[in-house]
Amino acid sequence: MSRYQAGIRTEAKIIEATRSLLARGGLEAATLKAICDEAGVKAGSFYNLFDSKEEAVIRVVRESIDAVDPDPDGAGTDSVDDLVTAFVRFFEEQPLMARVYVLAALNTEPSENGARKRFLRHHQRRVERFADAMIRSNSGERPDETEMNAELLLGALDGLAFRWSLDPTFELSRFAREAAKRLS
Amino acid sequence: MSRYQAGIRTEAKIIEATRSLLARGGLEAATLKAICDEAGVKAGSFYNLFDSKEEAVIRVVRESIDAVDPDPDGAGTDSVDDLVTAFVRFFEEQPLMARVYVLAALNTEPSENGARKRFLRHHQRRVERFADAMIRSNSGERPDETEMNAELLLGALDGLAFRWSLDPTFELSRFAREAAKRLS
DNA sequence: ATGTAATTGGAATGAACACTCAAAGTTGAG
DNA sequence: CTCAACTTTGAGTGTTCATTCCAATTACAT
Repeated sequence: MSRYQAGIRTEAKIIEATRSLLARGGLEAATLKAICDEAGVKAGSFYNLFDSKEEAVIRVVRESIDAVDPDPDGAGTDSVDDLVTAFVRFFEEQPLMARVYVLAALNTEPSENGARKRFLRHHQRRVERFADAMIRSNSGERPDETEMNAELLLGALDGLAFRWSLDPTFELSRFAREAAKRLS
Repeated sequence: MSRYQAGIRTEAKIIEATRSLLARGGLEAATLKAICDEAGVKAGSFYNLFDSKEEAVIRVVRESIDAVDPDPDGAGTDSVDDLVTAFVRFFEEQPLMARVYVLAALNTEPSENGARKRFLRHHQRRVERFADAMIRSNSGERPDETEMNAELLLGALDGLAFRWSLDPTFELSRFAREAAKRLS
C-alpha cells in the first residue's frame, strides 16, 4: 500500500535539483531537461511523480518561504519587527527565488484560478500575521484600522522589494524598517 | 532624405496592432504573428522597421503610461493627489498593460542592463515627481525626509497594485489614498 | 517464488515562437 | 523618366521546451 522507496528517493532528488537550479539561475535555468539532468533522472520518471513542472517549482518556492518563517509553528510569539526582518531576509538571501515567486504569481492567467488563489491565500495569511503582531505590541488600536495598517505595510514591503529587484543597491532593509515604523 | 510615407504608415499600423493586442490579452496575446496579422503585414516588414518585438512592446507600454500623466509638460502643477489618482487610473483602466510593464521589468536578465536601467530611470523620475509635489504642498519639511517619503509612497503604491492584480476586488483606490495620507 | 503495481528509460511528439533572407515591388527626388 | 533607396513578401530557419508513450525493469506484499 505504501509508496515505493525508489519513488520517494527520486522525488527528493528532483525537488533538490529544482531548488538548486532555481536558486542559481531562476526560472530560466530550471528547464525540465536541466532538472532531470541534475537529478540524474529521465523525463518519464519526472512525470511519474509530478503532474507538471510547475508543481515542482511551486513546491520549492513555498518551502523556501517557509524556511525563513520566524514562527513556523504559529505560536504567536513573532513581533512586527521579526516579520519585517524575515521578509527582508528572504529577498536578500534568495533573490532569484523571490523573483520566481513574483513571476509565478503574475504569469498565471487571470482565467485559471488555481495558482492565483494560492498566492492570494498566502498573502492573506501574511496580512493576518502582521495584524496579530501589531495588536500584540500595540493593544490600544481599533481592529479595522489594524487590518488596514497590515495591508498597507505588506503592500509597501512588496513594492520596496520590487524596487530593490530593479536595483540591488537600494537599501531594502532600511526602507522596510522605516515603512514598518510609519505604518504600524 | 525624409522617410518614405509607406514605412511611416506601416510603423503606425504595427504600433496600433501591438497596443490593441496588449490591451486585450497581455504579453501572451502579442506574439509576432498576431501583431503582423492584426497589422496586415508580414514578418519581414516588421523587422525592417523594428529591431525586435520587445522594442515595439516597450514603446507601446511607455506611451500608455504617458497617456495618463496628469502633467505631461512638466509644468510642476501636479499635486500628490493628482499623481496617486493617475497611478490608480493606469492600473484600473489598463490592467493588462500594467501587468506587461511589471513583467517586462522583471523578465529582463540581471546581466543585460539595457531594459532594466530604463525601468529604473523611469522609477526615479516618478520619485522626483512625488517628492516635488510633496514639497510644494508641505513646505516645512526636511528634504532628505521628503525623498524617503516619496520612495516609501511609491513602494506602497507598487505593492498595492500588485496586490490588486492578484485580486481585482481589492479596493486599490481606497488603500492607495490611505497610503498617500500616511506617507506624505 | 510470484504477480501486481510502481518506476524508469529515452526516443518521439508537437507546438510555439522570434527572427532571417533573397527576390520582387514601390516610392519619390532630380 | 530613371534609378537608387526603401519597403514588402512569405516561406524558411533554428531553437527551445514541456509533455507523452510504452516497453522494460524493479520493488514489494503475500
